Amino acid sequence: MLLPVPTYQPKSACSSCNLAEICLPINLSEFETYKLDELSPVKRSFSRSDYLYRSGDKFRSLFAIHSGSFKTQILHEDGREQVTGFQMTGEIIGLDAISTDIHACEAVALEDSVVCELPFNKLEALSREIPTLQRHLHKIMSREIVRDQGIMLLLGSMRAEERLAAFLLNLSQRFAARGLSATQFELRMSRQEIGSYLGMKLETVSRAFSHFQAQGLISVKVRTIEIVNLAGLQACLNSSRS
Amino acid sequence: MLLPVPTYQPKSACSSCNLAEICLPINLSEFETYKLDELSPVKRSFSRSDYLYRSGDKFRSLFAIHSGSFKTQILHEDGREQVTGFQMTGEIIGLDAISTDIHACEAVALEDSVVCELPFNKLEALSREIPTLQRHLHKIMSREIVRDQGIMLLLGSMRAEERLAAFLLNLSQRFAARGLSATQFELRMSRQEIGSYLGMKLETVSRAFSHFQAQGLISVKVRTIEIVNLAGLQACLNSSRS
DNA sequence: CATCATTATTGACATATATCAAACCTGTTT
DNA sequence: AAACAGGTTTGATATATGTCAATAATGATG
Repeated sequence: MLLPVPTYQPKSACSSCNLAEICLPINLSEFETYKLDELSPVKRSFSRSDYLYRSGDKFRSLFAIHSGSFKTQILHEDGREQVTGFQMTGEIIGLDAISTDIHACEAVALEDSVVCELPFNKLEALSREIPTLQRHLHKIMSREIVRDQGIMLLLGSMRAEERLAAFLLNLSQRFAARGLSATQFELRMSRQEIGSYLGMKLETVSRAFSHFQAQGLISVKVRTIEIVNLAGLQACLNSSRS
Repeated sequence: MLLPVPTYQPKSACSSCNLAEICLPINLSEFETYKLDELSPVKRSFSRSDYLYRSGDKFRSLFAIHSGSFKTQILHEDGREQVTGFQMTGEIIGLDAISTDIHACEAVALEDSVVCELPFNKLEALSREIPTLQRHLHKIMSREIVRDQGIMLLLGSMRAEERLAAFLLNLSQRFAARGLSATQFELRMSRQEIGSYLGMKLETVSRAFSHFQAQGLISVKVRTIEIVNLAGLQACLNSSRS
């Protein structure tokens, strides 16, 4: 699989914000779980198109997506913007801001969403005390690096339809990891946003969808997608000539 | 500036491998510097085109480039490959492997080079004891994320000549940060490698070089580059229409 | 239900970049 | 010095994707 799929542990009962299970799914001793409460994360709700943070905001916290989904994007001076990712339940957002203490990109809710705010100072302090947590935090950051490099491969060496196939297969896997259908799902983002993420124009995205449908690989009804021929879609990826 | 320029502290005298100054340039107390010796990093030398590590290798250490330069690249099943970065003196390499304990990409020396091997277990243990080091490690990882996202912007929304201009300006800044000339330098990589990194074919890279030269922006003699009109080159970046 | 704004689809055409091929350097080996 | 190999430049042409424009869906609002 081209784009790495972040691990995700399905949540159990979630009283307040069940950190150990949802935000940071790792095995901890009872004592460590107790210590983790010191994070005392706050939950915050967002409506569609609300900003979780904006470019230039002071960095204080990472955010674990509790429900819903977000996009992150970079703005360039000359108005260009690039969607750098779509994040869904259980994924951590805001890692890029650690480097300068200022958010470099902005995060926008794609639907009504709830996030867990994780104050980074506390997270660092705790991860000095709990090696398992420390390692987990490092893995999360490293996984983001791997993900970004996967997108570099996609943007740098794949043609339009291959990119869209990779995108759909990645979404499929991530939905499946959350116990949802791997073959039928609702896109939360516009053609324009998909295009920005995949480095192509919205018309090209639309045409690629139509072509996949004509090939019998998927069924598209605007934002409702059904993958009809999973193997066929995967085959798109390996049919490179470059 | 589009592509972020990693901070770099020029080295002072370097007896063995002056960690605090070169690999991890941070301010530490005398005691902390002493503790840092526990890392007991080993230096290793590489010739041009030697592998520092290969895709699939077990991850044990990060590497700080002491002298020389490397490229990192991902290999895709179907033979495609994508250069994900060019690293030079003082930069840290191998962060992507933390996520799975297996190297996801491979690192190849572009010239004779020396690296400092930093055993990651020891680095983690030490960073639990030295908060400054912990924060520094987090910043290094976050900076890599920001860098990668800058490349996503470049690959996703810039045209060929803009990409090359951004690339040259980024190199220029990184050379300058090392006390070298910002306007005259030697490329360590081939047109092919530049093309892979920037998502374009080597012929397109070559044409873009020629065009810049014809515009009087740079002077190119194969791998020797002189930036004649820095402002003009920067102006290329802002002349988008997309 | 009608209207409006937004988003998506589709077509015709333009263009940036890839592809293929030849010639040209540059440094190395014999 | 000649021959060679790898890298680079340049030209002619092909093609994938962008651009512009019209139409069609979709969902929101009065």
